[in-house]
Amino acid sequence: MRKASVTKSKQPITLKDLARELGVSTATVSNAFNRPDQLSTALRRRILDEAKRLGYRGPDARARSLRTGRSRIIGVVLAETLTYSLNDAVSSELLTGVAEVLDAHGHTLLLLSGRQPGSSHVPGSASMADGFIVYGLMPSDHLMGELPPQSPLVAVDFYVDERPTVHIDNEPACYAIACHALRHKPKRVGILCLRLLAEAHNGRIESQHNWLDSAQTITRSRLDGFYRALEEHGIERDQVPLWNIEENTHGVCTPVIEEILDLPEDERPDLLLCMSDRIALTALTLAEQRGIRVPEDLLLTGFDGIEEGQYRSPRLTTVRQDSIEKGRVAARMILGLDAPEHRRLNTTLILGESCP
Amino acid sequence: MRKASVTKSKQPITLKDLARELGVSTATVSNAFNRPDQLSTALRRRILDEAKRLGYRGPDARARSLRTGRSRIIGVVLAETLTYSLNDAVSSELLTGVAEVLDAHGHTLLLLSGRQPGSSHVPGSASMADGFIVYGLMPSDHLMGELPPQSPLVAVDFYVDERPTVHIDNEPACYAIACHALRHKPKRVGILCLRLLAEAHNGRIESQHNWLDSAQTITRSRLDGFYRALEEHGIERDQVPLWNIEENTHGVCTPVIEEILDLPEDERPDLLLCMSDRIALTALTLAEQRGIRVPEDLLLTGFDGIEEGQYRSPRLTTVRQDSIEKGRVAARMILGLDAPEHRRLNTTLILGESCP
DNA sequence: CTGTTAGCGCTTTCAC
DNA sequence: GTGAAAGCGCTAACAG
Repeated sequence: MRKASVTKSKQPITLKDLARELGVSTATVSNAFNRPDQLSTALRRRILDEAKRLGYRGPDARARSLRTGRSRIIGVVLAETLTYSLNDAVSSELLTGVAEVLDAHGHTLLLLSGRQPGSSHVPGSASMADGFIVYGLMPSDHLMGELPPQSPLVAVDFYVDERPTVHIDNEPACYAIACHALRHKPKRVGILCLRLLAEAHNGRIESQHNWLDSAQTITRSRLDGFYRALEEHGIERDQVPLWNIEENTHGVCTPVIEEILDLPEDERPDLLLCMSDRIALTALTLAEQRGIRVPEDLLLTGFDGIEEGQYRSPRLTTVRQDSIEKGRVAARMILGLDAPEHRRLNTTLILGESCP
Repeated sequence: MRKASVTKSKQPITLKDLARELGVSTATVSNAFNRPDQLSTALRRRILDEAKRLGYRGPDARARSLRTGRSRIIGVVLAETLTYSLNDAVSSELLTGVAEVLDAHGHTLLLLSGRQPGSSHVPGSASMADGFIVYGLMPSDHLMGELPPQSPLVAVDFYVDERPTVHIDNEPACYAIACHALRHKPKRVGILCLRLLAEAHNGRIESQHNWLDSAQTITRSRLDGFYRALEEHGIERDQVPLWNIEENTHGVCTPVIEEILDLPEDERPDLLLCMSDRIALTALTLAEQRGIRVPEDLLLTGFDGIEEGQYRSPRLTTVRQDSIEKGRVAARMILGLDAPEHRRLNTTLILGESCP
């Protein structure tokens, strides 16, 4: 039963209403909004003007998406917790790059968290997205299984099946920075790894731990780069202690690094190769608090090249990766502007005072 | 014309297909997913099992949203640029809180940037959202006009029409921290404001500048709190120089603060009341670089209570606001879990060493 | 250039 | 407990 037209004032106006009001067909109104070449400029103007006058804000997004099968929404899955991802400079930059491109092409970004504390399900509304960009050190299979299998997907910083990927030259970059650091002829080298292990473990890596391989995590590639440099400098692997850090946050880094810095002076490393700037910066702060001088008593290198590491003194020696660009590339791929493929972006070495 | 069933293998399966396969009506299948009480447990099981077997992932989000008029998507409009918002600890916390609640209730978060460098239009797909949370110092009217007028909307940290709002006790909080600071009997007080002016201006505020009023920006309320404290301590407004900072980032703060710190020692303030921790932290870093001791030569207070200010030494004296909770409250309101109203959250004073 | 028409996949009365 | 049927608002053939 149709409501009397008296009551319709509160309902939002539809394309059909507008067509009736103007005495044209719905197709014409639709064309006025979607295919300007399909009707005369004059008619189009008239339709658009009338639409504005009546407060019609264009075709309803829900109906349009059902009809066309496309929503102009791209889902970005952050495999870590949102709390972490949003506070991390690197993920934030990635998102910035993604958003920039999506926005420029009339798309919007649906934020999906892969690891929300409470619920472990990707909400059904996620399937509204036309495609997904997945970012993280190592998203769970569980998570990947929740995404619509036939949607386009671009992985960033990890590999999944044969899907297109955006990543960086982790191994060569780490090789390069380690070579640089080793020219100082450090006596005791230590490596601070990020999520290198299959099991959750925060602290010194022992022989019983299981390493992920480089197909599973980029941090393994970083380690490989460090090792290659060490070997070329005549330092054997088993002389180099490794520590694992589970999450790239100040809070999680702190106890591990305290453990290292509080070693007796003749055991404490005088070079710490860190797999992230966050780790290196935490080390820097904790070292300063203990009166350990950087770089005189302790050489430090990071990875990422985040701003915070360059806006301080001493500045961090690190590898700069352009995460914004990573986001842009991923977005272009998912929108079909770039061919879907494996894309590897280059990094640059930044020489700060933490390891001159 | 219907395609022969041979070719349908690649098409995703629909609810109708599933119903046909099972020999039940579409209504029953729909009920199996949405209203378990409407059918026998056995039948429901059978339907759900068959769905899994055939790879049917539940009702299509687009169709469902058209039919029901709800998408289970909430738009979060960040009025600043995303680059800024995502890198800012305070906005990140807000998003975290929003996401937490949305996620727990099966909703997702559509990220909308109010101030993207290129395009100034909110994409049409934004209207897919069931409601909006708008956050920012002072979103443009233009931006607000682009949002669907009849959608629920919650404003955070600013006021718009009669819409429900989540905010904090800016004026009393600033009064309190200023009172604390003034017990040190500083000789020269300076105030570093954030976006206080109608015009874009980065630097010393002069008499010709136009201040926003407290209905327009929360930073004006912060200033009012500072002024109340100053007056109670017998310090007149025109003795207190004001500087404006346009964007709460290290890069934008730096030149303004350098200008202040490089004043002759007998003109340089010995207490800087800063409207954000970012500003205070930048001041701290720049002061250290110049050998200006904090708190001996310079007292500093911040606002926000971000982690970075507490994980260093000296720690910042500041006002802690719980932005995660702000996000949670906003999300609960927009989902209709809390009544839409004006909600004011309390803050706490944190005493660090930057102004003991 | 414009109009007619057939659904997109689903939910929801309302009968049975 | 279950099914038939009527659209939600729109777009894209296709015919004129």
